[in-house]
Amino acid sequence: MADGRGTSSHSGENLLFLTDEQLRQAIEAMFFAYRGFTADPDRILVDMAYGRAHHRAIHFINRAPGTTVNNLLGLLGVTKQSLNRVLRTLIADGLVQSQVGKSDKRERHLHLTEAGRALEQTLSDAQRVRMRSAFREAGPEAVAGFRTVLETMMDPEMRHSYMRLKENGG
Amino acid sequence: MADGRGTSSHSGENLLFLTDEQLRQAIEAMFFAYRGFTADPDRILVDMAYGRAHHRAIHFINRAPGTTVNNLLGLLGVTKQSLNRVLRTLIADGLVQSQVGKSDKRERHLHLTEAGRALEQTLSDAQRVRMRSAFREAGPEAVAGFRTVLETMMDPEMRHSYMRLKENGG
DNA sequence: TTGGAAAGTCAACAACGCTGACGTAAACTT
DNA sequence: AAGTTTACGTCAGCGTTGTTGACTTTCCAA
Repeated sequence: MADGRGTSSHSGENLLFLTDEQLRQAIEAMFFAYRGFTADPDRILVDMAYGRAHHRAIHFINRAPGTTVNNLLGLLGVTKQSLNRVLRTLIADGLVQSQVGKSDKRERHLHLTEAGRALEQTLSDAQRVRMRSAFREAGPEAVAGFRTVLETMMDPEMRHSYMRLKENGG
Repeated sequence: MADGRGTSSHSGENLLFLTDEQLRQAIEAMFFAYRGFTADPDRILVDMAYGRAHHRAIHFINRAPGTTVNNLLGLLGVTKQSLNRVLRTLIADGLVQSQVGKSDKRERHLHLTEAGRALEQTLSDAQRVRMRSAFREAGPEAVAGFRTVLETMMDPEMRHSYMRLKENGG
């Protein structure tokens, strides 16, 4: 594992892309790219009283309208106290609407208001601009590879959530 | 931009991979994958008094031994006060060594100690395990695409830093 | 009817970003 | 030689976002 090679010896395939050095570079690429990935929405959010956590909540409520708090908790991977702080401000500011469940009145179903949808548009438009130009520059084959690797990198539960959202959205 | 298509009309190429929905899925993939990406080192760090910021500092000091504080600042993209808080504990704990510059005595050159290198190994081994299995599963072509997209996604300055590190490491 | 899940709240805390201000030493620039 | 800039460290204070722990209310289900 610390031998400078990704694996010992294999059935003749070229596994040079699995060397520690290659993996190290990929780790750095993830780090730098993620910085770029979040930079654009972050710039918008600083002006308002919001942060990245608000963006994430808004994103997933838009993506899965009517989702419950518990479900959102699973998607975001944070504690309910942490999410609650964010949701409270979003509801108070009229960006998110929380309605008691019909069949199960313990649950709260979350929806974006008109204003919430507007902010979501602004944020995701900003984020997509970078993505789109990167995708266009890299080309369809690179993009396919990109997504394949990201998907295999996720924890199984995250992959499951991701796939469900994917089916929903088309 | 909110028309459900990535672009309006083009010279006959298939640009379906640039639709808003495709980009939205990619954004979610980045989010979920990055969670996985940081999960393993994070688990190790909680036991010690360290966090992700310590990991990043250790990573880049290992990667660019003898780097100055200023240079590290640029790589990490944080303020010197933020970095200093992290460096102070790492130096106090004997993981990082800071030596006054020879030619320019204002500079501090940073190196990992034996203990620092040991921790770096532990952390990056943990992180590479996931990367390696994802890479192996996805295959070389997917990995190449993955890296291409990440690189085009970076801010130009970050890409520059990334490339310089790449040349250094081989 | 009682146990427990779901949701919300309060309090306290930690990691890690930020700004602003200040100090020191070394290195440049004029 | 004097003045300015650069590199670094540090203090103080603040904001976002994560955490635990404890506690209440609501309400479904056994």
